[in-house]
Amino acid sequence: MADDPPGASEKGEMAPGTRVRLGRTWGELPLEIEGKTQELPEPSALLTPPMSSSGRGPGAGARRRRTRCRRCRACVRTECGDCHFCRDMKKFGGPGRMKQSCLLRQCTAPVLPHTAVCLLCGEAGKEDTVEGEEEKFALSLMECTICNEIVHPGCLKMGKAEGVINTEIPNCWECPRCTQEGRTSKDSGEGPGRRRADNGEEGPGLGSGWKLTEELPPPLPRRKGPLPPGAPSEDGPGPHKRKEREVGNEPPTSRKKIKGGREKHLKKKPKPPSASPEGPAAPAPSPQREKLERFKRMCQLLERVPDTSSSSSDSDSDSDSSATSLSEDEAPGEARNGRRPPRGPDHPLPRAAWLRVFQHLGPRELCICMRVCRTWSRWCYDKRLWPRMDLSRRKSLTPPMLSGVVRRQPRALDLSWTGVSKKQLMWLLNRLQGLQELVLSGCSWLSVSALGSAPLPALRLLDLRWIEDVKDSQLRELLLPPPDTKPGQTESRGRLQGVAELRLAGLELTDASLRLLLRHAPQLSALDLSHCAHVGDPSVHLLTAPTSPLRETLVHLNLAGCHRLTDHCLPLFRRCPRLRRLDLRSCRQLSPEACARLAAAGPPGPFRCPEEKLLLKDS
DNA sequence: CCAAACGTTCGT
DNA sequence: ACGAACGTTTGG
Repeated sequence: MADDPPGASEKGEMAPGTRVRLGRTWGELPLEIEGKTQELPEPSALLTPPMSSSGRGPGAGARRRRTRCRRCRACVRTECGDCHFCRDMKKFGGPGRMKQSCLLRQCTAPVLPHTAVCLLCGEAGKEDTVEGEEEKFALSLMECTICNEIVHPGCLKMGKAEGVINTEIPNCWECPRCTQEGRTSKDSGEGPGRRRADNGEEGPGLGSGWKLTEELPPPLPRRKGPLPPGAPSEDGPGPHKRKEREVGNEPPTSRKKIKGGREKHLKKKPKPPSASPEGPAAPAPSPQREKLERFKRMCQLLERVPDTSSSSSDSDSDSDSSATSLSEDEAPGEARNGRRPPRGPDHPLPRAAWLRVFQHLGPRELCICMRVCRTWSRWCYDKRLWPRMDLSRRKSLTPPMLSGVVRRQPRALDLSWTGVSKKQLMWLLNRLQGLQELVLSGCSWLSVSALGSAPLPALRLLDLRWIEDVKDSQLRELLLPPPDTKPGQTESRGRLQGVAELRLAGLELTDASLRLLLRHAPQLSALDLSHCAHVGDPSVHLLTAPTSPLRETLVHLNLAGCHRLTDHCLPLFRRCPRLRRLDLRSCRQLSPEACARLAAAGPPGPFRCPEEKLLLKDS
């Protein structure tokens, strides 16, 4: 029974009685430690935090939780009511199991709880009792991201040693001791911080001095925090540790205990040594937390985009917000994290007005706009803003990208030279019924074959250039009507029946394919057969024959690089009354003279402006 | 005392 | 590796 009933029932009140109850005042720890069991806990043990549940305790200082600064913009705002965590909240109709803060309300400068006190003197922060930055710093409480100890820098006796201040989080640093010992958030664990190392070797040359900014929450800290750099001081003297849990007759809270995963916690911090002796040291957050943090941070960054000038002035890493382009992995905007427009549903300008503005923007800019607020995000999905989308050359297409495309319903989609899979293409085409132009050049036939069973009602242009292994039989697959068509209507209509432009350059097609084209793609006005090695004079005969529907419809014909063409085929092009552009470049067997004659054909012939329309020579 | 939410563990 | 779940902590 323990595990299911979501939260509701038991509160956290099992704690009393049993285990350590250092609860809130870290200062008095020693005294409160569950007396009965412990006599005189070794110093380091005293520091062990109360939280039994999570085995937090690195020997020396267990990590303390931080609390909201209550002042940053995130803290001040209201819950979005729409994010993952908000939706879980009871107030928003959720089950209330996750108990997490609204993603948009993630404090950017989490502070130490008011109950925090100096490990050495037992007093709270007293920076406000003095003037001067150095004095304030000396009397402020600083929490080490490595050993987790909280002390007044002034209480430390370490000579000139300096700690490395983390400027991103209030009251956070890598204390002098850890710094001198060369510990990193990673290796910290061992040895309870107790051992005061007398420094021995190389002192890291910490380049950064500290700069105190106590009174104001740092501009834009991210929370990363003092976290858990692990410091499992399990070893030696650490008396109990994980044990604590078991010792006190732990109310078998929930399932977890049973499993007895006791050693697990010990190894939780796989963090690369960020021991760089300078810079705002990077605290080592627990891996999982780190993920969440990163995500939350991203949310905040995005949220800040709109008013960069006003608030947080820092030079933070906002830059990434602009690095995205349309095809960015993730469809920007609400899809991921619901964000409510800062100004609510009523924007100063109506949607229509904004759309006119948005229409002047390119994909990249639009993506940035979409991150401004939820409303803009929604508006920017308007398909009028995305007449064409270009995902070409993307090695891999991710689900977010695909759904991003579908949401925008482009008329033209370029997937050339991408690794799009058949499944993905199917998925897309089934959802892009309004698609008019599809570019798949350079993709694999394996994927492109999806066209064989996709509905392409509005398709007007299809680009299949340079797809390997496409021969007559493959093209046939695309051109012929689906075998299982209903007896009734459209029986004979192929999928490309209405296509006006077909690009088949570089394919190994023979006249057999051309015959299929005449029959199943009779409305072509533009046909690209360039570099199709098998296309020769007979092919031109087919295309221009009296029975060919294309003879009347072709306006653009590209036969560049079709080496088999000879001068004999040239006169045939005059049969096409609408032909306005013919590309015969790189057709080695064609003689300049014959081409010139065709070009000079004059008014009766197809080419009114030979110089521009008839491309004969490479140049 | 309680709502909020932090940080860890569990299940997938 | 993630996301869900949850005991515990916090401030009011």
